[in-house]
Amino acid sequence: MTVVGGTRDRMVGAAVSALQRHGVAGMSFTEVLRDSGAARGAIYHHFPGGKAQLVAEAAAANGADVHANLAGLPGADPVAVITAFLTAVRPVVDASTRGGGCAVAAVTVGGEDEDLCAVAAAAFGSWSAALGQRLAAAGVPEAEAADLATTLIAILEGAHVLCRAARSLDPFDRAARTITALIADR
Amino acid sequence: MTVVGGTRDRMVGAAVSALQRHGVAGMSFTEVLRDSGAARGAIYHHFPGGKAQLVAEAAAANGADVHANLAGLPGADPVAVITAFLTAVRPVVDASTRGGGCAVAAVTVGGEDEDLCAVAAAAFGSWSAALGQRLAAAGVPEAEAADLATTLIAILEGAHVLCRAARSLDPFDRAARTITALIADR
DNA sequence: GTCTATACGAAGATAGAC
DNA sequence: GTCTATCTTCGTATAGAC
Repeated sequence: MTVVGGTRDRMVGAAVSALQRHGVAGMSFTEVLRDSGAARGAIYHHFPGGKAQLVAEAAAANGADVHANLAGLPGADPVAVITAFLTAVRPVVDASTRGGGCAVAAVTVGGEDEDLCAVAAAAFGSWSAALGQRLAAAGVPEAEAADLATTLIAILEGAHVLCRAARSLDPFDRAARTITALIADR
Repeated sequence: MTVVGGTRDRMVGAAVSALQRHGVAGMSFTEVLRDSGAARGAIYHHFPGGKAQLVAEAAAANGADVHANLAGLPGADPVAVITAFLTAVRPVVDASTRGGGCAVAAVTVGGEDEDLCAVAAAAFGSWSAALGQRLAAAGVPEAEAADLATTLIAILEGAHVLCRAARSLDPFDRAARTITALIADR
């Protein structure tokens, strides 16, 4: 997420933050405007499609950020890749213990907007693909790598939910220990 | 969820359904009233605490339902318990592919309401405990059983998110295959 | 106990001045 | 291009008749 940038970029960044904390329905323009310092009329100037467009762009931007991080994951063997993955996402899940969450997951709720689900599906798919590629490069058979990558992304998203409820990283750490041990003992 | 019952029970049931599809902020009394057939004034008659109380009761009721199902899971060995778990939750996740979702997970978003997170945390904790007990009874060491149960609940919640985005059970089936194989090969 | 009617505020969306 | 002011709609919440 760009820390500097024009009004438009700041609005997208503020939308990502609002999505993580309050979801689509709970995100208000008032909040985005306040956090980005933009004026009310700027919304429909930069996003003619209104809330749906802003939300879709925010989810896509957040998805691309995470994808970039996953694609650059180090690790010469499967356990090393998984450990690197877990280490990379732990701080993100930690934000969920303080009311954060996954912005991409947030846009899947609501259900009436099919386009938003497509944006989220594309993001999740790109994450799985990137992680699967890293696992395959570390020696996991192609078919297994894809399934394992999807499983790890599911654990990540589930940990967001559980840790936000528990206000603790304990569920994440339990899942991390378990999956690491299972792969190591394979 | 009771299919018959008084006005109050029907309202709670309608709230669970609304929570699954639209989340807390997206759930409106208008929708709950329509689906339950209740009158507008019935809300504050039965739920003096307003929306917060109705939502909390709906999440708790849904949590108790799921807990009852998990506590009765069959299986003489670890793989059998996990298979029974996955078979039991598959139809629930299938509802997510058509816009559903987990009502308990839904109440964790928003963040400002600490009580709602506590309700969700209690529900998730009871699910993990019930599943962990079944795994322990099937021969998994106590400490491992608790971690594995939490991991399975995380996978369940993550699968809800991924399958709702993808409009497909494919992510769930991949994760189910993976975790089953990892436990079987242990 | 159940229902109708309504108050009050906040949301998204728009128009038009500068 | 940017900002101010405003419109309309829908939300929660309440009052009070039956």
